[in-house]
Amino acid sequence: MRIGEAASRSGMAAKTIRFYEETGLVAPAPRTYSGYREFGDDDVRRLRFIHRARGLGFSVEEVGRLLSLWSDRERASADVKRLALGHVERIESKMAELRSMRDAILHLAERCHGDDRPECPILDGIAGEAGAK
Amino acid sequence: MRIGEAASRSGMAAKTIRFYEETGLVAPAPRTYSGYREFGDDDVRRLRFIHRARGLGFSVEEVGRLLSLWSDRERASADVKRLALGHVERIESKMAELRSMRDAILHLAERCHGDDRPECPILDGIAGEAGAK
DNA sequence: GCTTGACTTTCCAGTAACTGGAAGGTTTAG
DNA sequence: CTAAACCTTCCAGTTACTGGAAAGTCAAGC
Repeated sequence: MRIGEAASRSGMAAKTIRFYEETGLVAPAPRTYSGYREFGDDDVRRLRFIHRARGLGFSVEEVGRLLSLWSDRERASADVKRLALGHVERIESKMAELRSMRDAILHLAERCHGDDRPECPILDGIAGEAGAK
Repeated sequence: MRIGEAASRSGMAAKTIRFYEETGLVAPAPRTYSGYREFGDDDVRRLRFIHRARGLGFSVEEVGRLLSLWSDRERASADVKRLALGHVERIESKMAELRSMRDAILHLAERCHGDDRPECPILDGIAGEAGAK
């Protein structure tokens, strides 16, 4: 099949497939005489794997490692688990960061009337300690 | 004062100040005869505002809008509040996204022995429905 | 007066992961 | 045989900086 079908079967855009080929995440696809890329079912499986892993937030580099673990029948599941849990940790620290941003903003916004007067504790709060409390 | 001091007083890197000037977030600083940028206390206040707003996760573009609201004595606090709460919404949807990624990974990882055997529900789960339950 | 080190300047490149678009070749249905 | 639908490559843009090179400036010390 050609790239369009591989794209729709794997869930990722054709452009993205080319991009992954170019950057080395996947091996270059063989070409037809006229230069079109040719994909098989295994390629689609691999692309779908990539798409799912990306959807779980793994970086492209991590996806590369997952791919090689996936195709290595000797790998230890501990290696996979370590990678996965490391990623979970990064997700959680990102979540904590977002939570503290949100709380800080809500804390300021609570005190803001939100009407057509100019006084605004949000701006005062961002500007400095002066206006905050 | 010169850029280094403005940087340490505002909390942002000198490079970042130049970047913001270049991209128009802040007005170009006046220069000394020899070409050095000159900053005053008001500039530092403005830079600190930017630094804090960025720390709250506002995009540079939103910071630009916050800055003009800040310097507009006629603004309605409702405008500021709307911007802030819109940002909170984006933060929350990002958090939800991260949470669902984390949960999906933990769900897979729970079933993974994490020892030196190759069987791995994490990889199976990413690969497709086949191995997942 | 001169050197040394700390600052500063500009400019270019790289990061992460695509995405959009232009210009042009190929295939296929009708 | 033509027109639509696909495909190709290549370049640029996105977000928000950050690193580094090459070179100019300034203040202090000898």
